Amino acid sequence: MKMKDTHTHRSGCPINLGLEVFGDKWSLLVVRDMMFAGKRHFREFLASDEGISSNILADRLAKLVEAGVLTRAGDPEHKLKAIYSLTEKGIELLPIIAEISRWSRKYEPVDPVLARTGEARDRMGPDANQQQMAALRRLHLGATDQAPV
Amino acid sequence: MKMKDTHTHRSGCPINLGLEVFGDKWSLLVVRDMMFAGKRHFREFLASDEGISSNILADRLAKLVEAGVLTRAGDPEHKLKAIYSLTEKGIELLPIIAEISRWSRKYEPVDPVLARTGEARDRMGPDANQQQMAALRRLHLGATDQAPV
DNA sequence: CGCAATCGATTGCAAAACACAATCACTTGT
DNA sequence: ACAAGTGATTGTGTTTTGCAATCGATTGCG
Repeated sequence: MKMKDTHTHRSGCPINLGLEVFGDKWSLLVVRDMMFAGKRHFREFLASDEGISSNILADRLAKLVEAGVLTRAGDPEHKLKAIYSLTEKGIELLPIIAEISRWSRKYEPVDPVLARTGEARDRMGPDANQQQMAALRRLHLGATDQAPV
Repeated sequence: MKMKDTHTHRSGCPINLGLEVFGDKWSLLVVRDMMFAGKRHFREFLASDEGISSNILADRLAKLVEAGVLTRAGDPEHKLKAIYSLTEKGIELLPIIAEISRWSRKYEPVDPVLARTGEARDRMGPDANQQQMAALRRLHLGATDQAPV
């Protein structure tokens, strides 16, 4: 049995604290798959293009749940199915992901097909993020914290 | 002797390609130190709060140079001193870093003193990033692509 | 000159994280 | 009963990281 010693941080710098949560090659890809591909189940994440292995995926899901970015719930219909949902904290990673997308589309050899999501967001203007986050809230949190338009 | 096989990407997804450049616990901290602490020399990066070790730092600097985020130049006065500068590609990481800062300040136990830089940027409004990036261009690139105010 | 201090790294070694394939216990569908 | 599907775990090598010591070259200073 291992005791989790209460998370001692390398520093209190905001950049550093963010990197301690998602500063690796896989965590944000899981969040991306939830946001843009609608994935909710282990096997779906496992099938992503980048080819994450199952032990790494299990580790990342657990860490993201512990960090409060995701929640894990059992599907009431299928006792073995775990459903992962974004929390508000996770949904608010979208602006970061959107900026990474913008940067890569400018400077890296992105696949034109995969770039379309980001391009569409750019064309939508400044409140694209808020609209997309609102949609994610409806899907992952429940619909109750929206003001009527 | 190991051969570096020409960078085959895990996927052409913009998020993934960004993470392949700076998706680790240290790369963005180096960029942060250049942007907000004015650091330009190996020994300065080495003295950051988070305590990077010298071999990791050397590796990250080399990778960031290879990725086109930084440039390395010899100080003409001191033959042993290397001066690292941000490229335009590196300067345009600022919106990503700013969003990470905003997210961590909302959700993580940041040091209030270290949070001030980000809070000030938030108070400046929507063109804070562009202003800060313009200042970085003057410092790192040369002054020639600025329109007069 | 002599020589310690400083420069950007490199080396050696142990520990941790990762990649990959096989497998697990359990549930579901038939 | 039993094959297929569920979210993982285990085992085994490889790679990356962390840490301390050290390197060769240059600089500062007497």
